[in-house]
Amino acid sequence: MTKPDLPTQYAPAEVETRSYERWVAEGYFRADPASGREPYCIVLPPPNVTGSLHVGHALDHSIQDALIRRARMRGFETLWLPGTDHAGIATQNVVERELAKEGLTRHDLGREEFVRRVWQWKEESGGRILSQMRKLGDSVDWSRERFTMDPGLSRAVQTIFKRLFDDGLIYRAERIINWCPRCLTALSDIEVEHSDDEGELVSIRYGDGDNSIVVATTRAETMLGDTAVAVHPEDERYRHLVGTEVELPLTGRRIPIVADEHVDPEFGTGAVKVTPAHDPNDFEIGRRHSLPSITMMDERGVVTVPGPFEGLDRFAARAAVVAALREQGRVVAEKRPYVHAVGHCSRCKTVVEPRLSLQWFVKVEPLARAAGDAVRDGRTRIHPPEMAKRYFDWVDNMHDWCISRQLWWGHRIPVWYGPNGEVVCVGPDEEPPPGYEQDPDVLDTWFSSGLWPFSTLGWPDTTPDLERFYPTTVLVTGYDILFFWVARMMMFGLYAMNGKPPFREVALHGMVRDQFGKKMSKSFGNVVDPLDWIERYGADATRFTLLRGANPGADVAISEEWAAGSRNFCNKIWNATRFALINGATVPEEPPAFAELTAADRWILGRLRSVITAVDEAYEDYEFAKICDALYHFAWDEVCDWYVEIAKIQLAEGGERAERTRLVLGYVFDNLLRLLHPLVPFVTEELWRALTGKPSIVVAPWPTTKGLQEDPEADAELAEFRHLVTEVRRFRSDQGLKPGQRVASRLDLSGTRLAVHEKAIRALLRLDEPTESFSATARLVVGGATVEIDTAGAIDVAAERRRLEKDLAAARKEAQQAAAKLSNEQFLAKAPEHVIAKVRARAAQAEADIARLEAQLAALPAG
RNA sequence: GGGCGGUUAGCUCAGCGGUAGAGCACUCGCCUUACAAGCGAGGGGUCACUGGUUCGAACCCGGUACCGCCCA
Repeated sequence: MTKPDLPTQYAPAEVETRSYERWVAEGYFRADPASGREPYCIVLPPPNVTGSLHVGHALDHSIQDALIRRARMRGFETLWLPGTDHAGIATQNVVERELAKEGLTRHDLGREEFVRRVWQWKEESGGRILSQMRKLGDSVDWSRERFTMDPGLSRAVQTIFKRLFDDGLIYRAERIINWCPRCLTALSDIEVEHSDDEGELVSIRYGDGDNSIVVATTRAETMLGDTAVAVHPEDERYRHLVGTEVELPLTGRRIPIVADEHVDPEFGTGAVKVTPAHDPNDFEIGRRHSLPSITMMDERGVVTVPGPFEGLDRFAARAAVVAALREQGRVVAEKRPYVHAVGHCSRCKTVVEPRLSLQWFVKVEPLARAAGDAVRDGRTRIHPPEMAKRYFDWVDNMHDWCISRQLWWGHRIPVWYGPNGEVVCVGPDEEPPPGYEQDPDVLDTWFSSGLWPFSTLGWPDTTPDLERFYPTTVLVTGYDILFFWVARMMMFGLYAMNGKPPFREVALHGMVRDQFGKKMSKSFGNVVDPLDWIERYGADATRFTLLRGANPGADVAISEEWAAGSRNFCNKIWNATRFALINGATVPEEPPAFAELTAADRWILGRLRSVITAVDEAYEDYEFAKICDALYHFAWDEVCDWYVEIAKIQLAEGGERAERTRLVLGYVFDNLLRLLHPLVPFVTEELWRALTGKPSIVVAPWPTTKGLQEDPEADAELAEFRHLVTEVRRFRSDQGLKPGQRVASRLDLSGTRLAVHEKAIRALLRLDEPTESFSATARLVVGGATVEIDTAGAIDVAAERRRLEKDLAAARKEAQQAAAKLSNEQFLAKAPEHVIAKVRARAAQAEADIARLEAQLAALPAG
């Protein structure tokens, strides 16, 4: 009765804020590079500064927090470094939208003022996610929060750019790049999302009579920029046309027919139109055949070729061009809808337009090879290992990376142009020559987030943090950004840090889906807001629900019902610990001496030992679902359902038995709470403080198996105990005896190990001692135990018969299966001894059961 | 078109060579003094299909079908 102040229901909201603030104030999350402890470091994948916490973050963060909290408890010097990235396109879009409300564009403000406005927006509204992370319980080191546009990180960007430039790994070239006509910027390959869209496939006759050829296209409007038709050199159908010219309809221009190996003779008519300025393949064909490039639309996708189509948007132009061709009788075939892969801007979903333009590129080949090798030779390990294949496919076939963006928000490219075409790359602390103009473009956001694992630690300076925490221990992120981000950090990390990869391990998780495995989407209405769940079920329940489904690399399905289940679990822990507290549980340093304990005590301590081992092993492979299941099962099914119930009886005995039980309860709950803490930090903190009187579970040591032993005899005894109790409960249930109804019973436990447990068995089963008028109306045989019960009334013979017949059928099936095996000579000859022994034992047991059950059935009164 | 993964109870998933498991959902009975966010009992699966290897296959191998993801 020492701590009666805990309510009967856990109320998360009350404790969460209080605990989190105290943790931060106590400095538990601050890393000390001078501590001398072994380092354990995770850099948080920086969310967009425009973003707010969604359920994918919640999963990602729950995993990282669990890892970092456990490492902290294990005595590592932990650093979990938070921050945000400046999200070039997204952020610029947000601020431009705000300006639009005032009727302004960024051009009205000018570059300098616009950038100032973005910073202002960032200070006022950016980084909302950082405060939301506190609600989830993220134990990040706030004193080290970083932003990719910080002066320090900008310096890192400039430094690496200069190095790569000087090494010839950054170059400028005119190429076909992915262009977003809405964002008005270049995109890298992976910022383009492909989807199968309905379009049209139009076959058009170029030229006339004998001198004509039919090409098929999904982008008819680009014909205005055609400078050739290409066929395969071996294609008999067109061989006679190669080298001739045809007239390009609607333009009056004459274009050549060229032969090129890369044309697929099987596709369409086997002849393709060639638009070098608007298609990457055509660009290559154009290069091989020295064809001119005609840019036929502007940066907004509006046709610029003088004539009837000038000024039309690309889609309007498409329709108009097809109509005009149709009028001329040149449309040979039209397939509509024609489903084909179309690229979309990953930021705004606008259809991407391949566009010829002058851009900056990273020559990735040597960097990508090093990034692949680091995983190949095991310097970095990817979990789950299957995902490494995808990684190799990517880094081994990587195209040069377009890093320039026609935006104003971002790191400006540190290249300056002189009046006479001079080009200089300006490093940090260097000044451009007077009169030079800086390149107007900024760098891809991934260029700066690719430096995250070391720029955040102080690079290019050799800081104590960098020396201590690089390479970081593990990177946790979704498999969807393996290419976007992980590969880039690998490339830059290896390059900047002399071949040392940025992390020893990469732990990939999946996407969060709804309870039917469907992707969450606003239009589907199945999006879960983690903050809503935190409010209604608690941060712990939210985390536990996500972690419980998290297998390495696999998607996680969640639903409201499961969140409620997790909430219930937290509440279960709450009340079980409350029980321990009410009954004066005390926490010993060492587990109590086994010799003085009951079988139940030894059983639960042995189980604790194996759970600790199982949890530790599962952490090694980032198997959070296993960790959660092991603890859930141990806590609920073993500790609560059995040990606590037995403990009640042991406590009632008083004296030393009760004292020792308090120690076992204290020991078990202390360890259980510590094992659970990385997963559900808040409820465990509250309970652990109450249980131990110590300041915080955050800095408590991680459980070990020291002093614990498995006890097979106790396990067997408890299994027998549980079997007996369950069987009698089953009888009571079948007979319609109310759980609280006490009945008289005579127990014969002489054939079992359970004699010492008679009191507990009677208590659990509500069985009173037999009185003088005792008259058994039912007799149960469970293993070596016989339980006679006086149901003090008519027994439901039909129910009893059903139960016995069911058991008998099961026993017969069992006996038959075992007998079949044992009569198989091959089995006896080839199966291992222990398997045969097991089957023999099963057969014997089944035969005994059959005999017993038949006897019981025969003894049953008729009817 | 290329590659990878999946198909096990109503739903989501474990199990990956020796009697089919969990959570939730479902049925029945219970306010049994830690907890009704709970307790007790119960029902439910030719482990996608098809060949093969094996004394023995959900598990290993070959094929088929369907689903998903990545890349082109």
